Amino acid sequence: MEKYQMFFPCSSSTSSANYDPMIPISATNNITTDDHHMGMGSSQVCNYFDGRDQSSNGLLGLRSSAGNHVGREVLINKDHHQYLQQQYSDLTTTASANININNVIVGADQNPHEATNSGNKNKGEKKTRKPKYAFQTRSQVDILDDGYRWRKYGQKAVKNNKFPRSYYRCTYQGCNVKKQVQRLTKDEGIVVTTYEGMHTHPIEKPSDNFEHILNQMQIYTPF
DNA sequence: CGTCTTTGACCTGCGC
DNA sequence: GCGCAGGTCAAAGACG
Repeated sequence: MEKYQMFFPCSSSTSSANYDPMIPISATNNITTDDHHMGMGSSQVCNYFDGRDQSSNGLLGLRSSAGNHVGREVLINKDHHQYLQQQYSDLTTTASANININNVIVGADQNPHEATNSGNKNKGEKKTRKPKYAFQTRSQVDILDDGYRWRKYGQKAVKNNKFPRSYYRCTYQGCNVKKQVQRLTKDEGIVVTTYEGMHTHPIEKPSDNFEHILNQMQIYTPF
């Protein structure tokens, strides 16, 4: 599949002017080398900052946050909150879910450009691939209540991972957002969620505590 | 009965 | 070309 980019710069050496697109997220203290595949199969989560493609719809305000990181923590401003709430609201959950959201890695697809769509019945028709963004959250439950309604359409065993990967699609009519959920082998407490696409509708089941969770949220950089 | 999950089959891309 | 792995489809079953 594809590489994933981090939303945020991980160090001064990986600035937008001089980054290494192939640095895997496994270099962080959260994903080990054996878990390269984690939620992405052959893909890797990369942790570099791409300051280029402003037209890519996925990063919006997040990309402009390059200057906001302080030390190991990346500060999230109001726009980021809104964006996260819209797109990455997997961080919210029911009170019983027992999630540690203080350790969140966010990554995105390196190649949000054109590619053929696997499994597409319309043979020969090129389809624009939506950018993908990967999260990892520490949670005891696989399915987090993010306010959207999802329908599971597949589950696959993943190489080098004892946990299967689940595929979900947003059930809202006309909304084509997908997400993949997988638990890491090396750390069973970590759930990796990969989003593809953007919701075209408001959250269907607004979660009261989401704002509170985001306020507590820190996004760590690996260095 | 409607909605959702499960699961085997199928398709596609990629590496060798 | 072949095999492998990821991604999707769709029929069948479960559940409320």
